[in-house]
Amino acid sequence: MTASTAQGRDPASLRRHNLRALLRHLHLRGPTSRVGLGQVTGLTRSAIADLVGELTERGLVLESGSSQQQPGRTGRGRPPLIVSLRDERAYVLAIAVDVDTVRIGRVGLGGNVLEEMATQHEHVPGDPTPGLEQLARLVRELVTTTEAPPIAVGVAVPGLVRDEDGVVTRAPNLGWHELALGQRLRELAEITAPVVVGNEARLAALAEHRRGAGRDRTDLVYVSAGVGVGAGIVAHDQLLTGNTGYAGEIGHMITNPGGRTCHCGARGCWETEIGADALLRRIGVVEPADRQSELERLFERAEQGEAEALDAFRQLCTPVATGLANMINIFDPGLVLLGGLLRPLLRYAEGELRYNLERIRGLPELPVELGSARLGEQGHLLGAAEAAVSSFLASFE
Amino acid sequence: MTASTAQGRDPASLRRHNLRALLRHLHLRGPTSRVGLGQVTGLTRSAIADLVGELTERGLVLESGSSQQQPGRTGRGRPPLIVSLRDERAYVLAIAVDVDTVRIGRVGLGGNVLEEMATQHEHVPGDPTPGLEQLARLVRELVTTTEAPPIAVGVAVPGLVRDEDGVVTRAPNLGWHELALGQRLRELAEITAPVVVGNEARLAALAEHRRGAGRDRTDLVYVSAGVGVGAGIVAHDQLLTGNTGYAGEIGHMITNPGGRTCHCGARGCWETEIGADALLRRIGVVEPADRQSELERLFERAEQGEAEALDAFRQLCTPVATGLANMINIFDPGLVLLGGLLRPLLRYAEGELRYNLERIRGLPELPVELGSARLGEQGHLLGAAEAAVSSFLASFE
DNA sequence: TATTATTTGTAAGAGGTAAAAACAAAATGA
DNA sequence: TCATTTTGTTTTTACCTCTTACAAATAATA
Repeated sequence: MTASTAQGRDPASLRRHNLRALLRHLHLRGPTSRVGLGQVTGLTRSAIADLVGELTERGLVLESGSSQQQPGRTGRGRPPLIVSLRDERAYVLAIAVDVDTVRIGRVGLGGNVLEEMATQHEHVPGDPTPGLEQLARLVRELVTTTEAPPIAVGVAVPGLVRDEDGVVTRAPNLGWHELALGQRLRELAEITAPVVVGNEARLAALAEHRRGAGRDRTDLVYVSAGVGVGAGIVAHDQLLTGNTGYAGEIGHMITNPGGRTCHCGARGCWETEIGADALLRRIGVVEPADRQSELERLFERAEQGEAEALDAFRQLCTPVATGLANMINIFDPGLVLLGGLLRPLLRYAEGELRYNLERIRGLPELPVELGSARLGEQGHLLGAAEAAVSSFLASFE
Repeated sequence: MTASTAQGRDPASLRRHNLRALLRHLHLRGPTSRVGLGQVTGLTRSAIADLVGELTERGLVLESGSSQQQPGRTGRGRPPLIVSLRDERAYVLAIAVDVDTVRIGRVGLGGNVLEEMATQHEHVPGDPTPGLEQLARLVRELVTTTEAPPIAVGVAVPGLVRDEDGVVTRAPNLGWHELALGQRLRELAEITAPVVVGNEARLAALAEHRRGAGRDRTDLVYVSAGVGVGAGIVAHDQLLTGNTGYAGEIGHMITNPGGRTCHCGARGCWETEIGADALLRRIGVVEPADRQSELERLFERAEQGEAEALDAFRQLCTPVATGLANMINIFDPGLVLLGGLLRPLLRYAEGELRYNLERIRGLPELPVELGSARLGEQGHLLGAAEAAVSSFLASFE
């Protein structure tokens, strides 16, 4: 039925499975003693020794010998060998594309950001080629100085990404349409590694789940507001993709049928209720010429405690709470993380938001925590890295 | 990190995995030739022979020899042995509890309903004991005539069920509250098999996924309206449970903040907009004395083409479409199945509903099918059976 | 400082699982 | 009847991990 259950398992795939389990654990939990690996996987010391031996030979991991004493360690007995991932040899490239900036980073399999750059996005509306060529240049730049090519590449994009082939179906802010981003980047930058493309909100959710505020959670919802509203949902430790890959496109969830008409044609979409423009409307700014700077001014005013600015955030709490309550009722996520504009909103109107959420939500017995996304600006980049790592692990032989 | 990936896999668990894969395939796809099993699992004939041999010895499967020719078969070559599940020996009990009826059935591991009963629910509001004792009697009645005890028991309940311990947190229509239904039923009916309890809408979604309109789908959303509104979501071939088990409680999703006040305290919950009472209000019936018979009269009038009755359904289409559009945007399910009151709605106002849905949904590129749940009344029972089978397979050694 | 207890690493052999290969059986079609 | 095709069976082989026994490295203790 599912691919994983239907696949027959021979002894060789058993070993693959165990090797992957070790890599995954090292990736998520960091350096671990051999014994620790044994406890987690249920394998014996001899099996672990054999498996770690293979990973060492393949250059993926390092064992720091007992010679250098581990500092925090206590108790007697022979000190264990610590297994850790060799970030410098096994790393992914992560790219976060946005309207005016492009971030790119080298991220070790162990999760360390080894190198990071951010530059202006040379982006020509309607023509993706210049932007792609810039990306390819950046990739080559980062790769040439390293001893090994990346094991995978991940790209976060503000738009719809079709899961099945990684094509960017639509990215209105970039003017992209049906763009085979991954494939073209592979060609232009001459990469042999797989290139994974994903929606930025989905990837940010993934990053929060693995490295941010959602560690040790099996379920969470990440919601980020900007011009539009995006989300990523993690359920059963898995990022929800839906049938096409568009799961989480909650900007057009209708929370107020009597509200304003959205550009999509419907009335009362959540993003018309809580998006950047809705926030700016509250301080009297309609159709801003430079949205970004208007927002920054608003943040500054709020930071200085100016009543009108704080009021703008407070007024947004009801519609924000409405949508969040819906997500909570639908998913029972246990944890809701806020990103983008919702972070300052939580900062300046936390009480108001929590009050409204409690008032609205239908199921008081459903426990839920509300918090800020921890990774902030880096979420997209780290999410792209995580997606790349997942892709690598999935194809690891 | 997840239970399945973090567990180490020794050779024994490899075999368990393969045995389960065979059982699961037979359960979902029905009798299969050995060769067919090999193609699905990727195992060789010799391995299949060995595994099937073990299952045969354990009484779970039967091989129908080549002696009795298979009818539809063509082509030359030695005719294969067909492996099928022994329903009479390996069966589950499924129970669907509702306010005034209780259904109970014996369902073979292969999916055949071997025996089924429906009786009046001897249900005393506030006191679950008489109802439980009735259930226990029914269980014993069904079990005594069989050669073997059930391998698992599943119960579908109209209420909130906590996933972690199977306790019914709240079932307002039954007057239950924090009831350890599974545990008490095991004691009263003296069952040794595991008893799984689940919300009826979630289980109906599971049944549609495995045996109904959602076969061969990896993602679907099932929505059913009655007095309240419930849903079940299948994503990546898995039933979504959420953190507590309450995922899918969409009755209190707010789709119209300007709407009527719900009993939960909020305004414009979906169930106040599209529930049974909302439907009855459209034909002027407010606070019905006997809701069920009023509904049945409405269905009859609609079936005879009476304009007022049809209008009631048509008027409901906008709020129904609003909520469905939200679910579609959030999940990208590919398939939406309607149950309960939404089935007659689809019958009497299909055009209206589809038109509204197309008008509202924000992402036209997101493909989605809309249809009726196929299993209808039996959905809850079959869902309970499926949950029981899953539980059996999960613990199969 | 020597001893003991504890924990970890290593090596050899055993057991179990599935693959591969060779052979046997049961059907079709010429 | 005989070749062909497909499937089942048996034997051998290869692989993976476990078990067991032993060695190594440290802390606590005498």
